[in-house]
Amino acid sequence: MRVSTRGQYGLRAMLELALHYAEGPMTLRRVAARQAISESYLEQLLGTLRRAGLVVSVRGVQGGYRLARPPEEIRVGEIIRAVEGPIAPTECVVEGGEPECWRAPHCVSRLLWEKLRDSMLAVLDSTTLADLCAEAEVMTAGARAGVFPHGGRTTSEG
Amino acid sequence: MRVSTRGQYGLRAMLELALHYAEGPMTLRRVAARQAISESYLEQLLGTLRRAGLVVSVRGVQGGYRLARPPEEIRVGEIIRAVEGPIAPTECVVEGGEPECWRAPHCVSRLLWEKLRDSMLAVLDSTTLADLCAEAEVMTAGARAGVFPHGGRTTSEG
DNA sequence: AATATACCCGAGTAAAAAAGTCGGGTTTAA
DNA sequence: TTAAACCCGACTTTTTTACTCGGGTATATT
Repeated sequence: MRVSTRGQYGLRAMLELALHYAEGPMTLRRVAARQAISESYLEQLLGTLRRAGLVVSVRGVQGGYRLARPPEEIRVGEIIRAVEGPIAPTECVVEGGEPECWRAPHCVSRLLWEKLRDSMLAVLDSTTLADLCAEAEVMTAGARAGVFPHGGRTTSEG
Repeated sequence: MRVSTRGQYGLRAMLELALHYAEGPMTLRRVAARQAISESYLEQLLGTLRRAGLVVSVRGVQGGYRLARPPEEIRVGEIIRAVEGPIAPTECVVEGGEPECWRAPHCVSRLLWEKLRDSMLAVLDSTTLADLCAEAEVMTAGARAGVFPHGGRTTSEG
């Protein structure tokens, strides 16, 4: 029950673009380097994300990628769906899925998978890139103040 | 982000055993037939579940499998863990997992995966086989005297 | 004791998915 | 004109999944 590297890399790349949203387009090369992802593989993913309408690309010399919308308006769920397909623990509970198996009407497990799916969606579709940026902000603020990221304190006096 | 057939079959098999918990051990053959699972594949799974302490087996002529504990005391999460390993959307957030990657301290995505994991655990570890049996009861009550695909009966209740 | 039933188990295999690579093409600022 | 970047489909390798198989062991019954 793992999210693939496509999902993980996709999120990291989008997050990287979100953190530099104010600046112009960011090159594939730079994103790949900062996130330690193979360039050729990331190129695939960014292509997918572009076709899904989540990023826009600028070709040519000063080109690169940027988010198609501000970070507040991009949900993690969208990213995952773009690179991994529908979010569902089983085939039989894909959102808007018609192809119920013959046992669906009396299938108790299916109810469980639905609940699981919904709890996953609750997290993924309620979190935006801006939310994650804010958390990154807190982390780096803590690090700047000499507090290790998993420590409780966010700021320090003086 | 799918649960494998091991997880799905494992749950269905355990649910089958739960529904017949009162009666003696149930044969592999019968479970496989009622849940439409290949016998040899199910045998593997039940072996795993036995080694995990979730079912006990009785060998020989009148043998079969039964739950190691009453349905109230078996959580779905235990079953999934037994047949699929730790429940976590990424390697970096496995419960009790030490091997954090080098980027863990400043990794924002990781926080998200933790939240996702926790929401999954909330569902899987709060649901017992007894809960599912109760839901099955409600379902069959609605369809009482109705048609069952396998002509199955739920309990030995008169 | 023989037998049939039923669990036990490791090894093996085929198919699918995941992960990542490659080479050649197009756009565009300088 | 050139070099920086994106574009894209096809290809390969690796890993995981989903099974199958064949022979072994325990045991109730006859």
